[in-house]
Amino acid sequence: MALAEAILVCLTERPMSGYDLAKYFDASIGFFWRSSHQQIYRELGKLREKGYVSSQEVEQDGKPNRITHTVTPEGRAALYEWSKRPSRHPSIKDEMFVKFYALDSIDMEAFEDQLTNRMEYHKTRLSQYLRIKERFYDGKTLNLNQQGKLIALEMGIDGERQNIRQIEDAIIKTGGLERS
Amino acid sequence: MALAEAILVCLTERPMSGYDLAKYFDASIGFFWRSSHQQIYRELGKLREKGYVSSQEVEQDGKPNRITHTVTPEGRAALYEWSKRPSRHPSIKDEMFVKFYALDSIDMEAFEDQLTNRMEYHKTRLSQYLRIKERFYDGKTLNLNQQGKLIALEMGIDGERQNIRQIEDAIIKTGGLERS
DNA sequence: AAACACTATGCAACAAATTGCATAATTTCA
DNA sequence: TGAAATTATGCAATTTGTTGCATAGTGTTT
Repeated sequence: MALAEAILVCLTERPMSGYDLAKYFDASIGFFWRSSHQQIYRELGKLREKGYVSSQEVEQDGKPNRITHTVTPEGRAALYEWSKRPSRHPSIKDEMFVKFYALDSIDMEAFEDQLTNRMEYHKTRLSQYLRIKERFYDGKTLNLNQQGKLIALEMGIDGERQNIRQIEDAIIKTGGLERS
Repeated sequence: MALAEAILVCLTERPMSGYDLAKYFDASIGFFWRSSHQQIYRELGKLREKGYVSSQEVEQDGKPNRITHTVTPEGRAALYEWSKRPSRHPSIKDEMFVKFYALDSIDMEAFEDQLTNRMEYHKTRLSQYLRIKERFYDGKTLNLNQQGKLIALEMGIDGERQNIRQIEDAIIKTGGLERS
């Protein structure tokens, strides 16, 4: 259950509201641990119950009030304990590969469209990563935290480049099969 | 919900029992869609209810009876319809990356052990894939179905090689940070 | 002879994730 | 001026995934 920890990691950086967290997930840590706002709000409730975060309501004029959440010392301790426990291997679930396992039972034309779509997705990802790298990391002096994030980001960049190459390849191979 | 479809894909190849499926998942399609035997048995029940598979009890001497499952024409049709619907992008959940996001809040020594462990995991995967390729695909004449699987397998091989390189790299970079 | 691994199936409880909905105000675009 | 997007929060229902357990016979190892 690393959603709780992913949230704690974000809040270690600065206190945030559920809404902030949801956006931060969409643009940053969520590249490696996807989560919806509903899940985040629910998890925040659990973290508050456990005493790992404390919540403060902030009055706002006009907009609805926001509730910001701060990591408590107990939360920090829990995060440190979690960091010592072995990381689970990532769970892999990819429909696309399942379809590769059944080329003789599927609609190949439709599948090739899906491959193209998947390549677009990886290209979008890659350019997001590159933009983030350029904006926040290139030519800057980085502290330990930032260096860690940069390592993750560079792995992401590398990974996406490979994904793009792989799918290009797969499209060519798959196209060849149809005509045989 | 591609577990149902992953099961149908397997059963398209040949009728299998839940136990067979669980083993097949562990050694083959599960590389891209992991699932436990409990989940498989539950899903088989649902597929039977929907009429996508039919089940036959087979008497065995000594061993407990096995129940083999066969895809029905409705099941095949459902699989074909599913293949036309867009594939979801893979859901990414990787604790390791979350830890990279918090290098200043974690136990770095423990984390480096985890990285080493992760590299072993990818090396094991790679050698599994290579063994499968050698045994079932190299130097063989392949039909469409097998060619699809080979494409998936080769993507897996490529991916694991990259993973190994990436983590090697990350270990070096992370080690460097500690001493600064 | 006892312990363990393998074949074979599945329930029950729980945790996590997804989907759909709901509210309510403000800003921005057409 | 009306519609749509954004900010902000969250409940409820359902599905999916995990963990622990239970049963029961056979074969293999110590």
